[in-house]
Amino acid sequence: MQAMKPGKLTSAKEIAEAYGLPQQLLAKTLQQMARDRIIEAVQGPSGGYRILSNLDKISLKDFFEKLEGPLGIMDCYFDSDCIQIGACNIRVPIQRINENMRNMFSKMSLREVTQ
Amino acid sequence: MQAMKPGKLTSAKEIAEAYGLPQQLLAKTLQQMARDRIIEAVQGPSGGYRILSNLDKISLKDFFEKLEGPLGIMDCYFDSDCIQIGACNIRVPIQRINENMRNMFSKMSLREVTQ
DNA sequence: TTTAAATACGATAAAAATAGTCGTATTTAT
DNA sequence: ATAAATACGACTATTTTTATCGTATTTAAA
Repeated sequence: MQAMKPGKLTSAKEIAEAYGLPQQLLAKTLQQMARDRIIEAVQGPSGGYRILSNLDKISLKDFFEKLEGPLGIMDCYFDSDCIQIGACNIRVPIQRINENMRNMFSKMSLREVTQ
Repeated sequence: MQAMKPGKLTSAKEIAEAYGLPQQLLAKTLQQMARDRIIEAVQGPSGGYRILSNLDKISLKDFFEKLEGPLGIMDCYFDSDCIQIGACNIRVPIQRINENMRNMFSKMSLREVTQ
């Protein structure tokens, strides 16, 4: 993001205004990213968020999975309250597809996407 | 699907019972698949659906896109009523990811998944 | 040390998307 | 003719996602 340069502190308000997002809604995601140690939060006036990690070290897979949970076209292998499981005859291909996707996103870093 | 062998006619009712699905809801999808020429519908008593195409010839990409529209993690390139477009600074990587996904699903046939 | 500007976060409300139902029409084997 | 099947638009219900609200906490600065 241009509004959030490495090292520099940027407030949720600034980012929200820059992109026309509801500030409190954006803040929720920023707070989660802070919990996940993707960014760092600094409280108090003149506080804000800054990029914490080396973006090369974070894969898109990790990024997505931290924010959204396990990555795949279906999550029968994680939640699995699917009543079809047992009679399901496409479990293996679904698993294969999910693995392909995780693999693909493992190979891409956050830096590639944000720069 | 085991309940729907190539050539053999199977009614929506049979499939719905086999998998515990609401019959009319399943029928909607079957009807759409029929419109998309993936399966063939035969009306009248003792009618039903049968697999029409050579499953080798249908890629998962085509299958998904026929049923669900353009395939990708985001559809800014199709719907694009996204108000961020213009200020968006991750358009290129999103496009690349979408292409990777379409590519991956292009390489898999429906036969691979259903057999 | 008070004030103000920022993050933190659970609870709730609103909106959108998805899942499911209903009614009716059409087709066609018997 | 009848009955069993698909066809399909309109509607309702449910679930998920998006957004708001209220309050607490932190902390720089006057």
